[in-house]
Amino acid sequence: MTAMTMPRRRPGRPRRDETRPTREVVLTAATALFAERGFDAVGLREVAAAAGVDVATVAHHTGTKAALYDACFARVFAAEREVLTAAAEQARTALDAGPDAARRALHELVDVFVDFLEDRPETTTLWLRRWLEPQRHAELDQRYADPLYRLVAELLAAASATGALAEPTPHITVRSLVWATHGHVVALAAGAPGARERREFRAFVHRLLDGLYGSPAP
Amino acid sequence: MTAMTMPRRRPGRPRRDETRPTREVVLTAATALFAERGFDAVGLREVAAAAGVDVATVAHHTGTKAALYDACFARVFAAEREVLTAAAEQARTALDAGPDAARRALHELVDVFVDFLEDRPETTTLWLRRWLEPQRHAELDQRYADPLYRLVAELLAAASATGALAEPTPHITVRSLVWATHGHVVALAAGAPGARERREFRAFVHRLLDGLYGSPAP
DNA sequence: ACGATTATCCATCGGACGTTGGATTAATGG
DNA sequence: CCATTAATCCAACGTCCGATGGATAATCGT
Repeated sequence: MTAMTMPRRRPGRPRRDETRPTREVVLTAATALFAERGFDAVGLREVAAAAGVDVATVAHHTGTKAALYDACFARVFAAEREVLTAAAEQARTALDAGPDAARRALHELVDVFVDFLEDRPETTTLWLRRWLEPQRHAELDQRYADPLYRLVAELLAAASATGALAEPTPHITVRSLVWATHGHVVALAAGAPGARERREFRAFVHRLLDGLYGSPAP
Repeated sequence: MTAMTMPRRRPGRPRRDETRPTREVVLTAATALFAERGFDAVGLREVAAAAGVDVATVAHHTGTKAALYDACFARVFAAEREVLTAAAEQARTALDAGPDAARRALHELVDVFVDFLEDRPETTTLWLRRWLEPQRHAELDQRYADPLYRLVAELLAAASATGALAEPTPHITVRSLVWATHGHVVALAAGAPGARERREFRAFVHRLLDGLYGSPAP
């Protein structure tokens, strides 16, 4: 890297870990703890210990405990959104290639979604925890779930351009698919066998998706 | 009631509410609070205030806070189990009446399940909260979920005596159905429209159930 | 009438919590 | 070399929590 792209280090006491920003270290540790035990069961001193810093350092970088919690969610959800929107853009381009391509893209999108949640179970845990806060639910749906649902509806419409959909409630079906996936991830985290479980669940969600069309994929 | 059926009152200071046992009052109040905000976010003084008693009275009747939590779960799950086993017994009798009757009984069982969760949303909330405790998950599945799954598998086997099931993974489908229902209840509690939402979800779960057979009900 | 029993509440204890003020260290910029 | 800035930690504060010992009240058995 050149001096142009590499910004000068700012003054001040050097960080503990020069390779990773302290804030990232703290957020990573806090995310794991919050995902495992929830907001109230995790103490700031515990987060600090897991991150290898003092509790005051945590406060210095993330403010209050609630702000730290929000930051953890924002980071996890941003990763999810990034993956999904990337897959969505690819799916959008498939819309021009006709109904069959759009339908395949929809299956691909579902695969990406399940892959992501299986790889990062803390995403599911945090989703569920926040879903259990009634006042947050509407905001969550609006910011994350609804765009996904709208995209799926769009893909569905394009994919079914040749005929009416068999399923009259795609919104409910998609939401149920999302919850089913969360249940699958929770079961995996609780110690389900693994490989076979994943294969069978994958078959299930694709069949569920096919249910939207009333017939298996061509 | 006669003196035979009505047990004599035992000695001691009289209860505040002679109509309802104090323990029941406390458990009701605690269940509502735990379901809404979770174990750690609820204080014993808060539970005591909601029940109209002192915090020491709560301890006197339910012991530690963890024991109170367990008692709340036990009560809610007992109600769920009672309703489901009653519906299950009715379904078992349908087994003798042939595959079609068993299949109808399966749909009836699903209706009872969804009815129950819609009527008592705190059941869903408590399930989800406890599902998020990894160490509890296996015990929960063993005590509550697995018997239900086994029953459904039994009904399925009887119902499909005339031919092979289209769905090779009934266990996963049933679990997904359960999670989808929990998602539905959470969405309802978060302020979804209501009547139409319920009707459409009902249609969805029955179609999902039909997916186990590969064809709609006769 | 009286001891035994049960239910209830008051007061309090030790500890953990989130938060904050301020000292310390180490780098930069001039 | 020195003022500035940033990062870190230590110590402490006030608060709330779960748990408990003990006093009091009210009913029963005798």
